[in-house]
Amino acid sequence: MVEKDFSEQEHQDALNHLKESIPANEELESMVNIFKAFGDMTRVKIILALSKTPLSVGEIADTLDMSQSSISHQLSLLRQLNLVTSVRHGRNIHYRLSDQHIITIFGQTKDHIIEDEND
Amino acid sequence: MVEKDFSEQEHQDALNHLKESIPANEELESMVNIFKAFGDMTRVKIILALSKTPLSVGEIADTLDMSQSSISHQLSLLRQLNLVTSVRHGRNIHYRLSDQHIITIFGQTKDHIIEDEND
DNA sequence: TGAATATATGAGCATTCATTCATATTTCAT
DNA sequence: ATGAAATATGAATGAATGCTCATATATTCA
Repeated sequence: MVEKDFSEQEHQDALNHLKESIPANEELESMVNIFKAFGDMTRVKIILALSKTPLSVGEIADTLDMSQSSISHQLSLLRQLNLVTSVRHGRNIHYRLSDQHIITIFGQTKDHIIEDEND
Repeated sequence: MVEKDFSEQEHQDALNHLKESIPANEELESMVNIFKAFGDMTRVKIILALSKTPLSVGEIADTLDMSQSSISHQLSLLRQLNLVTSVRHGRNIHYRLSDQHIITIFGQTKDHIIEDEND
């Protein structure tokens, strides 16, 4: 790589400090894990459903036409990431979004896509 | 599932319209694909690097201590999702973030994590 | 034109991941 | 206490995914 092509001092400066400016894995991991959680259709739908109202596991399974087990596994993952919280009510367990922030992030991402389409 | 536990009219209403309120797969797919892209350490680092300055493939590979091939594959994916754009300059190809929006989304997600830690 | 450099690409491989199936656990009702 | 209902969990499996290796393509330079 020869790479003297930008030929601007500005770019050289940026390059010099670039490596140090990238956070270490440990620092990025929690963010990456949250995006990983958002990168699955089932989990996105669970989150969208919970954004309307708190729901029991069975209600989510019904709504999404998926097995109880599958939903439960996914909720367990979302719970580990603190994206949802759960409270037992008798035989049911009510899940809710831990933070409306999440929906904002979905919105921002939708916006990015919209921008794309106007090309 | 008996589920008369919430016992609020409000929740019943929400439940009734819930299924229709969840967008279909086709509508969610592009968002899910973008999150999938963000759900990988290498791609996140590429994006963070590009947020500082446009870079050639080789410069990215150097910065992240990864193979040219691996970076090229990932850039190809990011390009398909319109997350980055590329322009050839002689032998090099300069990649840049297609939209600063992306960094805003990263920031929002970081914020979500910060909130978590204050529990 | 031919060698060198930068990037892209396809196949192969190992790992990760989402779902299913079977079963365990918890709680309620009788 | 016992059976039924709601949820959780572990193992197994097939699909998706990220990296590597080898090689193809494009561009510059001598």
